[in-house]
Amino acid sequence: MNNREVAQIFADVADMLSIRGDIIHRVLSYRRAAEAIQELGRDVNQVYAAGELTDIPGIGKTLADKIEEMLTTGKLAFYEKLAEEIPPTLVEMLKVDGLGPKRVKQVYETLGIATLAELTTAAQEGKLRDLPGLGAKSEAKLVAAIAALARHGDDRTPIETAWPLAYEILAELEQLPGVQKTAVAGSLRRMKESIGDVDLLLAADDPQPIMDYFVNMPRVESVSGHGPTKSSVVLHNGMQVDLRILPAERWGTLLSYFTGSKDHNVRLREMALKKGLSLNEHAFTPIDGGDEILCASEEALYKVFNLPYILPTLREDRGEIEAAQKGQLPDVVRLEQIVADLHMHTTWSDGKMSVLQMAQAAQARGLKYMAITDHSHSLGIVNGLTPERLWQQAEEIAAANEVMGPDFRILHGTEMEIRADGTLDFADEVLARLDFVIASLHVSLTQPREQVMKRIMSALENPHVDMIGHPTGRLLPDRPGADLDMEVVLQTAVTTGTILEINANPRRLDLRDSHVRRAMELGVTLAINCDAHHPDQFELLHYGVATAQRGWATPDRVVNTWPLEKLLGFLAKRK
DNA sequence: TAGTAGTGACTAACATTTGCCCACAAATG
Repeated sequence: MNNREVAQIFADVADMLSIRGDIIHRVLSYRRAAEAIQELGRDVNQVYAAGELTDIPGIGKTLADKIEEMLTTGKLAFYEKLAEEIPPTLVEMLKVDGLGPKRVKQVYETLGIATLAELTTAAQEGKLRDLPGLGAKSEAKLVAAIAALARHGDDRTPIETAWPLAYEILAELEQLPGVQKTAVAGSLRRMKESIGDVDLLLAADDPQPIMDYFVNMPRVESVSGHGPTKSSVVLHNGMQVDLRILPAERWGTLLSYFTGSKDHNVRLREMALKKGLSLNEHAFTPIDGGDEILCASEEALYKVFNLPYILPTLREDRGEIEAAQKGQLPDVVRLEQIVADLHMHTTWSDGKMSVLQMAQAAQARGLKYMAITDHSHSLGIVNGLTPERLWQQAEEIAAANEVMGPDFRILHGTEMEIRADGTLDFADEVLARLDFVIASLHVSLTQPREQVMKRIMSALENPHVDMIGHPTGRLLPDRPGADLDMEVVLQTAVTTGTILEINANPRRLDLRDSHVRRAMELGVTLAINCDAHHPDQFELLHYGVATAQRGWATPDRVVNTWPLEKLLGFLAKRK
């Protein structure tokens, strides 16, 4: 079993226990374990083999034993026993908006409904309205919610889709009279790779007309909540958007609350209680009475705890609070520190612009140097370059460098194919003449682990290969990427000194945040590149920087923040 | 159930808004 499968079992167990009505802490233990395994950044089989399961936060002896059982037998007796009492099919019913564990248990025990299909039939036949606590209105809502689930699924939206949409709506609301401040919050502000719903915040003294406007926007399909300070709508594309409005003097607590993560919030509120304060989105309130402490900024809120400001991209309760308390919060890489892009394409392969056009666009964005890295010849569909065309391209790059002058430098590179058989597309003599060599997987990504690992290892171990581009080859939301043993890839990259890319394209974000975090622990050198095929795509850089931040990457380890001389020295030394 | 205390026990996950039924479940970070 892999990480995803183990995590899925634990997540199902957590849901089944919550339906059964077990104490919350037991449920949370399984839910946290599911999350921990999912986000591990290492293969759980390896961690087990190394005897280090209980080193994972939230995994104690009991859960370690259960993981061992799953990995060695492929089954979990506890799960099967639980399933006799709580059918696992009940779990899918929790996905229906408006149905929680109590109601699921109720309809199962009173009507024997155990599947989503049975629930649908019962609701349509009007059998739910007579249950205590339910009525005709709830029943109708459930019918609609089931239909919505069938239409849109419960999938999270890729950040690529959610980001522009959120800022478009925000720009619209910004125009309304009385709006003093606006922000995108939630997982979008934390820059997670996928987004459950869009959270928008406004500061205004009179929220009602703004709320009314919001729920009546043409893009709204249905309204699921419409109160004086909080409303929720579902758009025609199935995306849920929440809006919260409070006065500006409460902006700091509001922004903090709505940015999350939930776990980060819980930690802050626990800490507040220990100081005798209750923290909510409105203010800090002394428990034994006394005046509220208002925070107009998040900085002010963290100051109450004597903590430095914590970036939204770090707020996942993955050690950032402890690090802040110790004064060891990592000074993570920031967008304005990026001075180079080392992965882009031109009309020589599948790019849309010339070498010079890309260079001028890069300089206009404040970059100091870049690498042109067109595809190599075995990727025929994108007009990949033969060695012969590569040397023709070298002349064009030399000419472009003349035009750009001394304040900007174009390196000549390649994004070389790692072929399906594990051989590389260019001979070492060719690679030796290039400034910067990327090796990437584009084909045969579904090969078995052993085979695809051989391929990537051959690239890692070639001293002419400077960087592995988008290492797993995944494409969000659907293509999972190659089945790499990331722990081995990361460790090998440390010993060979090979740079691993954080591809900033929001459909890739590859390495992903959890891989970056592990890469930082192990000492991997990283690069953040846009993989631009058009100058407009330099805009995507912020996605890559955010992913780096989520993995706690610091600028000393991100080559794009280095001056050109430092990078060239690094490349020369490792050869 | 994990973690921490210290070997069987105790604590841990906060605080709100909304809808709908008539007190509570669900949903939000």
